[in-house]
Amino acid sequence: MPVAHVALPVPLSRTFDYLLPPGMQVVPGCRVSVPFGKRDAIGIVTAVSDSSEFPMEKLKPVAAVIDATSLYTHDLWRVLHWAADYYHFPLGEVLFHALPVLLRQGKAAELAPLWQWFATEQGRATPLASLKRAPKQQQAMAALLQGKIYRHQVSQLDLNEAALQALRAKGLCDLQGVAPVAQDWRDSFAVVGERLRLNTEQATAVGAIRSEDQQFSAWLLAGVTGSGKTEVYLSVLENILAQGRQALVMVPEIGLTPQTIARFRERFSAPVDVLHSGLNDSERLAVWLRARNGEAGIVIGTRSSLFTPFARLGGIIIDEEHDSSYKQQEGWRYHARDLAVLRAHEENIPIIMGSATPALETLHNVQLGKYRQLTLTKRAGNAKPAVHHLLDLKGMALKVGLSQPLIQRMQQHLKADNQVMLFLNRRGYAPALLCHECGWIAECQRCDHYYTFHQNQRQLRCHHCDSQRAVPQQCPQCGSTQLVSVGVGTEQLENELAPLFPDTPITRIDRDTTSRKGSLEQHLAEVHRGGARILIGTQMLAKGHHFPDVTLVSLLDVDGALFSADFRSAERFAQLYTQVSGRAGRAGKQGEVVLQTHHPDHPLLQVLLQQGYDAFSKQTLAERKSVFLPPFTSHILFRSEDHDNQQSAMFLQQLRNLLEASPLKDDALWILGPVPALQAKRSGRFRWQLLLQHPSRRVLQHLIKSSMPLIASLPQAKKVKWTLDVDPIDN
DNA sequence: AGCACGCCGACT
DNA sequence: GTCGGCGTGCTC
Repeated sequence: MPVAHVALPVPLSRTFDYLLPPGMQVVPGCRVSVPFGKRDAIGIVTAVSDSSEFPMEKLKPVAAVIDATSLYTHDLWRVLHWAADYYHFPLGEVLFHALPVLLRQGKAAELAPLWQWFATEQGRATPLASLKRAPKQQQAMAALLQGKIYRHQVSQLDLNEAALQALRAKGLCDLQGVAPVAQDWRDSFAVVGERLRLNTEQATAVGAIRSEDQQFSAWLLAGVTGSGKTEVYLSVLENILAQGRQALVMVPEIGLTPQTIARFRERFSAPVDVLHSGLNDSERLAVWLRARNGEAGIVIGTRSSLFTPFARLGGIIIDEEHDSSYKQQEGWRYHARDLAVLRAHEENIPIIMGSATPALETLHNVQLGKYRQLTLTKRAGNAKPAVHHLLDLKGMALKVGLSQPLIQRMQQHLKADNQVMLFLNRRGYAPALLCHECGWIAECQRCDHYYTFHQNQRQLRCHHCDSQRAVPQQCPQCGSTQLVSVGVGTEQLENELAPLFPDTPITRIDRDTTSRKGSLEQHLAEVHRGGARILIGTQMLAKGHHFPDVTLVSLLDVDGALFSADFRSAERFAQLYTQVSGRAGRAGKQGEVVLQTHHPDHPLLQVLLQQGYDAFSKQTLAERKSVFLPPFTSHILFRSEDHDNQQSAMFLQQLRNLLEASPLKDDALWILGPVPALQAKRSGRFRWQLLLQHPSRRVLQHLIKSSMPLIASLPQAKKVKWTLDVDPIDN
């Protein structure tokens, strides 16, 4: 009897085998219902064969087949298998992750019927005049006599559901379900919106991409803010759509605004579907199905839109490719940009990654010749670049981390009825300890790395060699007792800023204040309306948004970025700086950017300010190379948490011993830890981590893959909650 | 992950 | 005397 190999949504990396009863047909990629333990589960068939590693007599039969065909397009199927392997994440969970919730639950992969109101026989026979005492019903009935009305169009026609329900109660009309008819947009495709005239750079970029649009090609579209990347996207999209092919456009979480969507919708007659957080499960399924049927021309969405199946995918665009929201930070920790490149490769189509501040990984891929760079340098219109000021904080009186000159500037800008934006890059950085008088930074003598200041333990810790020391009382350089950790959090800043600026509305935009559905949109609308005068934000506020009334931007914690134990924080800071200084005061008003630092002469800061992001990134890449950091080496990070602060360190130590004893381990493997996580304790759990670094991604992957069964069987492995992060972003 | 079994504390 | 706490083990 044939055997179906089935992947189930459980954290187990193996598949489970089931007998296929006679007459039952399955194909790889279809869903089946199977008995699993004491319950029934939905699984994905990964293969069919006539044998099993498991004793045949113990196999249970497949209970039911849900799909006649695969739910995955060929390219997605390959990408997901590759990803399960690369991220060392169970295949079943990966395959389920890529499906809309309703399909995970076993619902049919077909569009729900559309509901339509129609006039009954009785309704047709009844004179309209008999309804004159109910004008709303009369109006609705009149409309129904003209023709059937889809339920979702009721409000657009200025009718209401209540009136129709009343008519239904009288037997004058009723509802019927109709199967939706697939629309083919291809024959009537047209550019309906106005094309903007491309400048030479834009035209060159479009020409290059178009010349290779029938095969895989990866492009970095590096364009300063306001250089018209979107117009290049639109032009490339036009070409793809005109060939009858579809396109996927990915944007960062914060980039999915009505204005962005409108820009794509207005240009083309082809349908543009949007996957945003406001959709319910059936709407998500509808977009998924429409894309798969070829009915959608363009699908726009955030990270997870990567998994949308397309009938005829012709190209992928990733806007703001450096954005960290493309990295999933829990569960299956994939990077949507990296997987998108792989998908484009599998589909043999072009992919365009756009950014004003490309990720160093991406620039490295350009240097390696894997991606090709197209550059836009010309800013449209009369936008004046913002002027920047470096404020030396040494010895200056500070209030909540704000210096007096900054406070005065803020008052000036607020008085002129403009908005002020304050940035803190709090997320994912390890604070250093610094002397406020002379700028001395606590450094580990052994490794030439900055100590990380652990507030609650009152100690300094080197995240490189894990040496620890007590916090010194005095600065060893100047003797001052004013030793401070760099950085306050956004929340603290918001609270303590209020008394300094009474009667000035303050809005804070960060992960915490925008975690609720739709609250980000609300906050942004508030800012645009001018309700908020001072905006406090993290990196996420900088992206893709222009607030024309913001004329003063300050980056408060430059030192926190420059002297963080997290090697990526300088890159993030440079991106933030470049993005905000490209935007401050765009509507003809002079913008000002103020940077507060104890180290105005820091070489990276000087390069960035004098020569720009391009020079900064080249220099930083060279540095990364010399100290063997990504993208020149590969990282895998193990995290572990427990309740008693014993098990996790023990587990990671066992893990380390295991890896060091592996025959696959070589001298180039470098292991750091176990060390406490940056946030060593969160919601009562103690968190530790172990970082692996190797110059060869292949070797590291091979080592981990071969060690996984041993790792899972370590005695402590069941006592802690552990995860693995391939290519971690915050370590 | 679920869902069982299994062996020890405060309750109708 | 039981209800229920979560440790441990298994799922084709």
